[in-house]
Amino acid sequence: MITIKDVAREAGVSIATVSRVFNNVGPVEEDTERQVRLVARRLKYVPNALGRGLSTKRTDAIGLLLPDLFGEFFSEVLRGSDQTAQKAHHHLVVSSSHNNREEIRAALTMMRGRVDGLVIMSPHIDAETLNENLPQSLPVVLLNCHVESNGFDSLNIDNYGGAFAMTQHLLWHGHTRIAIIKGTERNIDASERLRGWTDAITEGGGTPDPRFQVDGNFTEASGFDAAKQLLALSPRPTAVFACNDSMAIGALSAFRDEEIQIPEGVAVAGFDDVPIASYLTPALTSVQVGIHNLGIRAIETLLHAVRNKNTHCRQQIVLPTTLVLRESCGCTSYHAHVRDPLIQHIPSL
Amino acid sequence: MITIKDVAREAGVSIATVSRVFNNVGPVEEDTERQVRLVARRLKYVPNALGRGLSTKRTDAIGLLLPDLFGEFFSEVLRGSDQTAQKAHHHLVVSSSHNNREEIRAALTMMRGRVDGLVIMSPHIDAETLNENLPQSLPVVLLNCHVESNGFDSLNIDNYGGAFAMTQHLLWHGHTRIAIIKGTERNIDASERLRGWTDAITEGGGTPDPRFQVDGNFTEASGFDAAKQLLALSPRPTAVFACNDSMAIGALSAFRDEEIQIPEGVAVAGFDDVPIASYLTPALTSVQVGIHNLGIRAIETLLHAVRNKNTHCRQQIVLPTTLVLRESCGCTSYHAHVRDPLIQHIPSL
DNA sequence: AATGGCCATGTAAACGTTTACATGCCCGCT
DNA sequence: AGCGGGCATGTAAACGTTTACATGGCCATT
Repeated sequence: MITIKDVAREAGVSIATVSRVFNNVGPVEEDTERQVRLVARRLKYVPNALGRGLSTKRTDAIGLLLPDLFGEFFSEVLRGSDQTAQKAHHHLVVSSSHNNREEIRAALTMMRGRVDGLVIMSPHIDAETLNENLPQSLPVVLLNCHVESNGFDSLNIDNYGGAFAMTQHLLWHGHTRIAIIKGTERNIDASERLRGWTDAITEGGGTPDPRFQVDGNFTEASGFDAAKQLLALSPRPTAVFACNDSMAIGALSAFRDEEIQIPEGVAVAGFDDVPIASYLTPALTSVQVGIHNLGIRAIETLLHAVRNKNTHCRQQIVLPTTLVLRESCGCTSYHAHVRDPLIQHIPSL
Repeated sequence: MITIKDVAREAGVSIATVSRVFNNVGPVEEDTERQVRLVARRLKYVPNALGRGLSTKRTDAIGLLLPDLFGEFFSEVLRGSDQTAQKAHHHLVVSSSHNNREEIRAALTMMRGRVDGLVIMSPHIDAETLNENLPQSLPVVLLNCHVESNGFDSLNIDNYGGAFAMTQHLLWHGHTRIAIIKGTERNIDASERLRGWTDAITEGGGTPDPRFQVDGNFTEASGFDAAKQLLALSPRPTAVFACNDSMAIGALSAFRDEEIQIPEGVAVAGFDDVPIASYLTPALTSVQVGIHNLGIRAIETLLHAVRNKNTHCRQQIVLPTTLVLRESCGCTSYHAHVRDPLIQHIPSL
């Protein structure tokens, strides 16, 4: 391995001078600089990130803790994050599958020292665990976490508003028996969406029927199973609101399996508006949250905190959602990519 | 920040002893160990990864270079990788969007020193660029790269065999006008799949019609556009082989848009067998490559190289593919998740 | 000509670990 | 009693940087 010492020796200067050249800091004679760069290129010298990090206490890396990596949702978050991090010349250290407090604790610990900041997306995290396992000085941005403390920057989707508006839209279509495929139990996104559905039903003069609330876990398979369960009911629901698009896709598959027309036999709506939603058959009506943008915003917020050494003013942001009305809810004569889908903005809380 | 020195001082021992305790190495009195651990817990000491890395020349991190992060393909690779890396107590440093040689060069450089090894997935990489920009000692696994050198471990999908078999299957269905939606230009996966299609057509006694070869770039949007182009032809193709599932999904959407029945009006097949393929309407026939498994294998291979300090015997592996026959090709009476899809194994080259 | 100041560069400490080697103690053997 | 050996622990160098401070040369000012 070629180190700064090799370059210094070969170029006939001290290591300090080489360092100055590579960091564009301090005064250095033009000739000297040229010579150093020449030697460095010849030796293929690359400054060692660990040595640098140890000295500067910066790693130029950002940690991203995700609960999972399944499906388009996380892949989109990641895409936005990577794009933004890269623009700021930062690396992304990704870690997923942290589904209980102990795993999260371990992950937080492992990240210590390797990253300048942390974006945490975890339905199971709480302020105590965070404070216990992270130094106060480490910038943190919480993504879709339910942490009551305002000591952290946080980014949340307007789950309640989106679910409320979507259910209201289904009511507007004339549906009276609207089922919901719930998300993972004890997940904050899931429960907020359920609350939106419940309130919309109630406000519409109906009563939320327990039999119309079936369990799911955000996967296609669970959506498939849930839809099958709903079909066994009598009377059947005339509309189904799935708490995310994956489950909606699973449900669509189940309905097709039973040769039920959509939206005639049953209307379907999802949540997230993943990129493929518009390409499905029928095109899926969904609540758009701008997932890609979520990743971008998270990293931007974190970088701001890093630059200010975590002494900045914390912000809790709730991102507004948008209804994207396509075929599956019964908003007819929509042609993919030929006309724009009907869109209805939902004001943030 | 709490360092090993703080723990040593507080526990009344030397830093060497603390280090020994935390690395389970060398002899240390039971009482001493207990005392050290107690103090460490009280002070919430976590060994600094940079210091450790500098000393041991290991980072316990693995770099993953991806061309992109769009869609389920990469998300599945990542999922498999993360899972395997985590099991081996390694971190994953992800970097994407490297679409030309210069960007790759920069990414390789940035990774230097931060990772113990590199998984590189890039259609644009060549042996020269790799050798130029990486120290010989750094383990590398090439994923779906077209590098003729056998100086690297590599994992490749049997693109040719899969495409050949799928085209043959479409021929078996009686189709004579089989179009192909090509992948990104100059992409090795894309060209190998095209070659498979071409050879199968030729071997079936037909002639590959240039008008039936339309451009695509592996995105849903390009598949949509390509399908629209195919519909403008006369006579139209009776079957379409899309070089990946995303484009197949785009094509399905375009056909639905024109109210063409699938598979009656036109049969469709994809490549990759992404998780949602089985949930689509109609369920998508595809070439299964076990994407998740690809990520697992890549990391396993890399870890093996790391453990052997890169002195191991290099392997070039071509992973066999499997035909998964569902509705979209005309293999009828398939019901999602009720029966297993028809499956046909394709021997590796 | 002596002085002061600036500029280019060098020196060395610091960052937080690991680890080869040194130290000193205790025990058992002769 | 003297000695060797093993065991627990300490000491210090090394890893590759950055950076505060020191140094020395040169130029302009008095």
